[in-house]
Amino acid sequence: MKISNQKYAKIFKAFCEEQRLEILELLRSGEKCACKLLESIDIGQSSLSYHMKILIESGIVESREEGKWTYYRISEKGSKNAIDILKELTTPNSADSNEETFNCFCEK
Amino acid sequence: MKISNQKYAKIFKAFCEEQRLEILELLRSGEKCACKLLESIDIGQSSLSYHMKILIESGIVESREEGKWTYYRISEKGSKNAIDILKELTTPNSADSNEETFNCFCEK
DNA sequence: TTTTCATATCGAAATTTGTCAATATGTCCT
DNA sequence: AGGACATATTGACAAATTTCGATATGAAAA
Repeated sequence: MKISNQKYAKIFKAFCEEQRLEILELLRSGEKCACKLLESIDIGQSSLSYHMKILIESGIVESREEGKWTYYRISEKGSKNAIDILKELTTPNSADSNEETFNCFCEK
Repeated sequence: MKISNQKYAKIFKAFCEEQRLEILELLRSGEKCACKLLESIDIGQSSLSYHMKILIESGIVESREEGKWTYYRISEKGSKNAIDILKELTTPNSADSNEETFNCFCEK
C-alpha cells in the first residue's frame, strides 16, 4: 500500500508543476531535443535537465540519445498507465478490506 | 496557457503526495469525517486539515458539514475532470499552433 | 451560559523542491 | 589529440511545502 502510493505520487509529480506542464505541452506537438525546449522555456539548462529527469522517472516521458543530442517524447504507455492509475485512485472501492462501516457516524 | 497550467498543476497536487493518496484511498470506501481519517493516518490534526484544504481546492474532494463534523468524499465530477485533463495533457496535438517543424533536427 | 468537542487557522520550524553557476562527461568536428 | 557543443551532475542557496503546537471558531451538550 505505502509502496504503491510512493510510486503513484512519483507519477503525478510530473503534472503538479507549471514548468513541467509547459514542457509536456511542447512535447505534445512531437519529439524535441533539450536545446529546442530551452529555446522555448525561460529556464536554465541545469533546471531543464532536472525537470526532464523527473518527467522520465514518472514514466510520462521517454528519451532517446542521438549523438550529442537527447530527444524527449511523451510516452504513450506511461500516459495510459497514469490515466489508469488516476481512475483507480478516484473510483469507489466498496469491496475494500475495510472492516468498519462504510459511512462514518462519529458516534463515540 | 500559463493560467490553465497553473490550474492544472493545482489539480494534480492532490495526487503527488503520499499522505494525500492515503487519504484518497480511505475515501474510496465512502464518505468519512476528519476524525475518522485522523484515526487511520499517522498525522496531526492541523496537518490533516491542511491536506484536506488542498484536496478540496483541487476539486477532487468535496466536503459537507453536519453539526460539529465535516464529512469528506471523492468528487465524481472533479475526478472525471482530472482524467479528461490528464488525457489532454498527454495526447499528441499536431494541430497545435507551433510554427516550427514538428521534429527537431538541431541543425544550427 | 459554560464546557466540551471537531475542525480551521496561524506562526515558526523542519523538510523538500527548484534554481543557478560551475564543472563533468561524452560526442562530433578539425 | 584538441576544441566546441549538448546534456548531466554537483553543491550552495532560495523558495515552496509540510509539520506541529497553540489558539480561534463554532456547534452541541450539560
